Amino acid sequence: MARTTIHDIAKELNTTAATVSRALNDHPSISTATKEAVRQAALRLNYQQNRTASSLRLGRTFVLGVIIPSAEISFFGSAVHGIEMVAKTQGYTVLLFQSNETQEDEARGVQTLLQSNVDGIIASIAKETTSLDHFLEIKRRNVPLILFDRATDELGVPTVVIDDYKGAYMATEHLIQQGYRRIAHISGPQHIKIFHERLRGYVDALKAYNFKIDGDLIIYGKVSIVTGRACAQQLLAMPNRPDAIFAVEDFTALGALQAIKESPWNKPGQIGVVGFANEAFSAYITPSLTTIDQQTALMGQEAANLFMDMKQEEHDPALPPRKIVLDPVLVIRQSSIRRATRGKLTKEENHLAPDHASHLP
Amino acid sequence: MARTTIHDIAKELNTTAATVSRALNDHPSISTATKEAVRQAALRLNYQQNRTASSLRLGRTFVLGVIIPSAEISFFGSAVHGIEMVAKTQGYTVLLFQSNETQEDEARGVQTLLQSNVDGIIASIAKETTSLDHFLEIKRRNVPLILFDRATDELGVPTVVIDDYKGAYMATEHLIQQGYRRIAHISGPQHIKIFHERLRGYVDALKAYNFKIDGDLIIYGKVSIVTGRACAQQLLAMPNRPDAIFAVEDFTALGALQAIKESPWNKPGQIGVVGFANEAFSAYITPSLTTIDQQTALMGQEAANLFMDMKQEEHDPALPPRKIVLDPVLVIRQSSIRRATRGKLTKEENHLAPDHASHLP
DNA sequence: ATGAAAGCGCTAACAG
DNA sequence: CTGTTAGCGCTTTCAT
Repeated sequence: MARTTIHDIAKELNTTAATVSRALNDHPSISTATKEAVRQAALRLNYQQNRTASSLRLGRTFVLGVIIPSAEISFFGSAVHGIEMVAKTQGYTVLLFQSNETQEDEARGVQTLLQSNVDGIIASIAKETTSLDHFLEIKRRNVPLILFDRATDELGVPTVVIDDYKGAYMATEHLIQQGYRRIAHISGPQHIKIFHERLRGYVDALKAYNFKIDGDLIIYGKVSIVTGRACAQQLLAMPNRPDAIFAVEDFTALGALQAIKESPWNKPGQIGVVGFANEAFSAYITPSLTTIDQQTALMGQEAANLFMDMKQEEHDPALPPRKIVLDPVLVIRQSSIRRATRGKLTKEENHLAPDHASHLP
Repeated sequence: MARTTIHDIAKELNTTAATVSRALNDHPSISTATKEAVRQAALRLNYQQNRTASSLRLGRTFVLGVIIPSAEISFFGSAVHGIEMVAKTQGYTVLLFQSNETQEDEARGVQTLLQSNVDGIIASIAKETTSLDHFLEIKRRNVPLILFDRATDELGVPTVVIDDYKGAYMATEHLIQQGYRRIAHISGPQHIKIFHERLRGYVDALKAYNFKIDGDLIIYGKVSIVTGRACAQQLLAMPNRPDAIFAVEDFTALGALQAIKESPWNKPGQIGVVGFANEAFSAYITPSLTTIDQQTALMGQEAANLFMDMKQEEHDPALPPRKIVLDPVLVIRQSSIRRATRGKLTKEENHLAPDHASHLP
């Protein structure tokens, strides 16, 4: 009934627990004969190591704590998948926590993970989090902390993010090259860095192609289907309506697409839309959504790798923490394809564009 | 630098570790005064319980292991969410494992969870799993095991599933009541129980409305977008083509919708489609997908509740294990709405239907 | 190459 | 009400 321990094996072989332990851990100073005998007995008695006991003794658990806002966002699902892939190869287990986008749950998650003696924590910050105290506690306890995607430099910990600026630039440039001339942007709260960066990318892409920046074409939503739809409706009601929308992320883009479909300008290729995130649904909707892929699984892998590195080298605390920036990938689908394309446009050719833009259909 | 222990607190207060331990655990035979003093000191010294040590001593970890095929399927994401909700209220933590739909990873997951001394395991069986030996090991170790959704009765453990038969019946009945007369079914591998049950529900609904069962209208796919599309193409190529398709789950339905859109019968309401699962994307595609909701979060909650129950009452092993069957919910969206509806049909009125069915547009 | 013994931090008899 | 003591299962000096 009771689970077999190394003592049971020792008794079986007329030896001691110490020898059994060493044998199982492949200690060099144990004869191959005994090692084999121990392994046999372990198998026969169906021995399974008690990790709790081992952890207590070793002071490490081989558990990696992960805190994500929500497992229902496929983005985080695949990031976790990436983390697990790396963790597995190094003998680590992943303990998952969902913050439900609240600071309260996030702080509780940190506490539980610390109590569980996880060897490290990989986290993506909740939307509603304003204070970073709970994360500081992790640092103070000398537990490795890595942030991914929703990261901040304030904590001075390693991070892995994608280049949001570049992704937004690529998205906007793609719309320009498709021939769209009045490109709007539905952004999100500017205190969240990734949204601010995406706005910058949008602006700079327009500038690079000599478009005038029109403040009316930039509106701020709360990053959801509903606000995406509302913002798009507002844009479409303008006298000088845009002919394309770059949305700050896919759910917002989805709402915008819905608004467009319900509008008079609902013919394919009439109003281009690009999102950001490559959420699972984006390939399935109609029209399928052009978007920026964030390399989520890779992001998870890199985060896990950063952790493994931290375990290795005692990183000099004076040095700045490592920061991995992944390249975004433009995924072109139907929503941004212009039917009658004007041909590719180079930056130099577009001196006239801003003027034309105002009397588009 | 080193983490504070109860001994540190004891020294601080000139008492012993035992007293501190009792105070922190709110033991009745400790004076309120000392309890307060201990709490103060704990706070001041920033004490955090070492769960590893506690677990070793208590023989329990307050960790609940969860094995799911993939976190990227939103269904499992929200089931885990449901589990966490309940776990949290009882002081449990969730350790998550993904089997990636393979038996190998599933078995490794079981082993790791057992080594981690989880207090119980909640699992949903991988598609590719054929042998149940690894699950038997859990039982043999007297660790509570609960299966959800992808469950089996063979193991004699508590399960929580939805009524697949009923869900399929509801889906088919809905199509009948919309006025569709030749309703096809794209099924999945019949050795997986849920798929078999859904086929039964489809057949019985047709029978109940006096439809003839046409074997040509039942085809078997591998449950994916690609096979859904292929199966639908095959159905649409038949001389006696169906006017509606009930797909075994949402991804298959999605493929079928794609095939329909590319076919000559792509006008809204021409060919009805119903899926199964209420995957996140089903609300966003065009047409939005009518489907059967599986109450995923509730399923997770019930599974967690079953675990809590098992911890409580020593369930008599002679008694059959508890089995919770949730009611499916029909979610009506665009894909199944018939434009020119023939009015509702009752079972009694349909004596002629089978004959009519053969010369539908 | 193996054994003896101590201890990781916590909790629970038992004793007072 | 509090202190003493022992031990959960494992690993690791230190001996031999």
